[in-house]
Amino acid sequence: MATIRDVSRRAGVSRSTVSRIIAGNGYVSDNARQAVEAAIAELGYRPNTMARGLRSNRSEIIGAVVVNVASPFYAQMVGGMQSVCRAADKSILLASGYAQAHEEARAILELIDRSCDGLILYLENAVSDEVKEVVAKADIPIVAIGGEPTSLAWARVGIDNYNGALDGMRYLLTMGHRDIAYFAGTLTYFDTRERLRGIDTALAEAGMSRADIHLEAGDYKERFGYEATERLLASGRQVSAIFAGDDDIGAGVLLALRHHGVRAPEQISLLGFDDNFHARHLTPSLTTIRQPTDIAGQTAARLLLDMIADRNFTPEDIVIPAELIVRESVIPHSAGQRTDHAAEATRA
Amino acid sequence: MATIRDVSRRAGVSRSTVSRIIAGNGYVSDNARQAVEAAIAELGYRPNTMARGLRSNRSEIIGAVVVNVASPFYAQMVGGMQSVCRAADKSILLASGYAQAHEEARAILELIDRSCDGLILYLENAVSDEVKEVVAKADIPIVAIGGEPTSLAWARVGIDNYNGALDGMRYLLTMGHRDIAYFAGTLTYFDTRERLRGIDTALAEAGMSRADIHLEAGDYKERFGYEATERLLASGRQVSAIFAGDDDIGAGVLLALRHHGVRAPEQISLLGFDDNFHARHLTPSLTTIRQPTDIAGQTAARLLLDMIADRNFTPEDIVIPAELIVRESVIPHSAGQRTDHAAEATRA
DNA sequence: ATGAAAGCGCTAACAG
DNA sequence: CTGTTAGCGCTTTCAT
Repeated sequence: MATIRDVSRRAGVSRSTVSRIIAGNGYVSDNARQAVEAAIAELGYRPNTMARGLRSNRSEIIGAVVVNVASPFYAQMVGGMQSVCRAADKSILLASGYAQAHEEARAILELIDRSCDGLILYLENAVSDEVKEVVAKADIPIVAIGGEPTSLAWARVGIDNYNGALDGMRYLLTMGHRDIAYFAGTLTYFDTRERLRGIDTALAEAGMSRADIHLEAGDYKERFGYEATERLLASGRQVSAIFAGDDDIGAGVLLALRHHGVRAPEQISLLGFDDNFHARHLTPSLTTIRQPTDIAGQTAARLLLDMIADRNFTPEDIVIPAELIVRESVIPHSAGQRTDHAAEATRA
Repeated sequence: MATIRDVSRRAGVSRSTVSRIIAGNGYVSDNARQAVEAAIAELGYRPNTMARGLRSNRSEIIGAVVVNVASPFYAQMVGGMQSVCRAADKSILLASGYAQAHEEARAILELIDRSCDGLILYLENAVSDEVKEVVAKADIPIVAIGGEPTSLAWARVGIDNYNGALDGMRYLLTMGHRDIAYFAGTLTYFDTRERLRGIDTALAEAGMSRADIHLEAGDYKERFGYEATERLLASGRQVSAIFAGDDDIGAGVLLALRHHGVRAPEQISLLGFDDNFHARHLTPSLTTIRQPTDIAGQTAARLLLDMIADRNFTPEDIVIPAELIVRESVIPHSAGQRTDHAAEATRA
C-alpha cells in the first residue's frame, strides 16, 4: 500500500503538504494540489486510518451495543443508526449484550478498546462500577437508547413505554373493556416496568387498579403468551381483552386462543406492543403500540454525532412517542361477550 | 489514559517487557510479570488498539457488508457472524449495500479503509474493476456469502437457492399440482436466477417447462405478491398452487386471495421461500423453504477467521442446504379444485 | 530474561 | 504557501 511518503515523493512535495490537501485545511498552491492529486490517483493511495487515528485520537467509528442484532426490533434500530452515520462518514462497530450483565460489560469494553469516538448503548442491566470507571476514563460521548437508563450516558433517547402502555390501556378501557388481562414481559427490564406504570395510570383514571385486572409476568416470548393464555382460560377468569407485553407474546396468545376455540377479537380482544414485523400478518391483524425503533436509532446517532462534533453540546433527553396502530384485533366490548368464550374454552 | 510507558515506569521495567507480557510471548521472569500485572491493574491500563494496529498491521476487526441490516433476514445473518466473532475476540464493523452497486462499493471501501482484517460480503451487484483493484491491494481474506458470487472472494458460502427451489417445486408437483404460478422476485439478483434454475429442473423432471406455468417476475415485496395475485385472478388463468419468490411476496399473495374471497389452501395452495419471521404467523401458516441465514453467517465468519489465522488455508465453497418447512398453506391438489375459485374470484 | 532503538503512517506546530 | 520536526502508543529485532 502506498503511504503518504510515496505520494509526497511522487508529487515532489513534503508529506505535510499532502496531509494538508487530504485534510482540506491550510493553504495549498494549485500547483501542489494538482501534483498531489495526480500522485494520489496514480498510486491509488488511501490514508491509513490506524495511523491517522493514532495521531489524531479519533477513529471515525461509533460503537453500538444493542440487546441482540439478530432480532428484528434491534436490527431496525441499528438500521436507523447506520443511515445517519453513513451520511456522516462514520462507521458502526456493532456488539450485542444479549440482555446479560456480563455480556453487556464485555461489549462496552470491546467498543471502548477499539477507540470508538462515541457509543450508543441499549442495555438491559445496570453497569458495574468497574466498567463505569473504564468508560469514564475513555471520556467519549455516550447516548443511551431505551432500556436501562444508565448513568453513563451523556444523553438519552427513550421510547415512551409509559405513554404507550397508558394509551393502550386507555384504548381498551375506552372500548368498554373492564375485565382485562395483562401479560407483562421480563420484569427486570426497565421498559417493562415503565409499561406497567403506564397501565397503572390508565387504570387509576378509570377508578381501577392492578388488583382489578389479571396480571401475569413472564418474558418476551411467544411461548409465554401461549402458556399464560392457557392458564388464564383454565382459571375460569373471564376477560374480554388481553393486553400483551409485546407482539411476540401476542402471537402466542392468539395461537392459544385458536387452539382452545376462542375467537379473537369476537370473544377476546387482543392488544400488542411494538408493532413488530409479524403484527400486520397475524389473523386477526394485531392492533398494537408502535415503537418507532428506526427513528430512535436515527435520533440517537444524530445526538451522538452532534456531541462528538461539539463536546459542549448537552442535549435534552429525547422521548420518541409510541403510537397506537389500530388494526383488527381489538373491538368494543359487547354485553354478551363475557360468558360464551368460557363455555367454548371448556369445551375445547 | 495510561500508556504502556506508564506501566513500565511503575513496574520498573522496560516497555518491551510490558509488551511481551501483554502479548503473552517471549520469556519473562515471574518477578517482572507480577510487577507489571500489578501496575496494569493499578493504572487501569488498556492497550491502545490504534497504536497496536498501526504497528502490527492488524485491527482484529472484521467487516461485513449485507444488503440491509434492518431486514430480519440479514440481521439474523449478522447475528450468526457476531456469535462466531465474539468467541474469537474479533469485532464486527457493519455496513449495508442496499442492493445498489454504488452503495455496495462505498461500503466495501469503507471497510477496507478501516483496516479490517477480513471481509464478509453479501452483495447483489457485480463489483467494479476500480473497487476490485483497491480490494486486491488490501490483500485481505474475503468470503462471499449468498447473493452475487463476486470474484473478489477467497471463499464462498452459498445458500442453496437452486435445490431449495427445486425441492419446493417438486413438492408442489408431488402434491398433485400442475397448474402453478411462480412469482419471482428481482430478476437481476443472482439468488432469483438460481431459484428459477431449480424450478426449471423440477418442471423438467415432470416433463414440463416454464411455458406450462404462470410466471411473473417483480421484486421481493409484499405489494408485488398482492398485485401479481390480483392480475392472476383477473386473467382467469386457473392455478391450484402459487409458489412465491419469498415469504414477503407470499404474505401479499395471501392478502390478495383473502380480499378476493379465495380460500387458501383449500382453493389455492401457497408455498413461500425464506422462512421469514412472519411465515409461522400467517393464516394459514406458511409452508416454505427455510434459508438458514444464521448458519450461513456463522459459517462465513468461521471460514474468514480460519483464513485470517492461516492465509494459506483455501477452503472449498460451502453450500448451506435449504430446507422445506411444511406447515398449513400447501395441501394436495384435489379434483374439484380448479374451477370453483375462478367463480368466487369473479364474484368478489 | 530484559532493555535500547527503530519505526509503523500520519498530523500538527513551528519556522521559514 | 511549504518543509522540518517531533511525536501518537505500540511491537519487534537485536544486543546484552
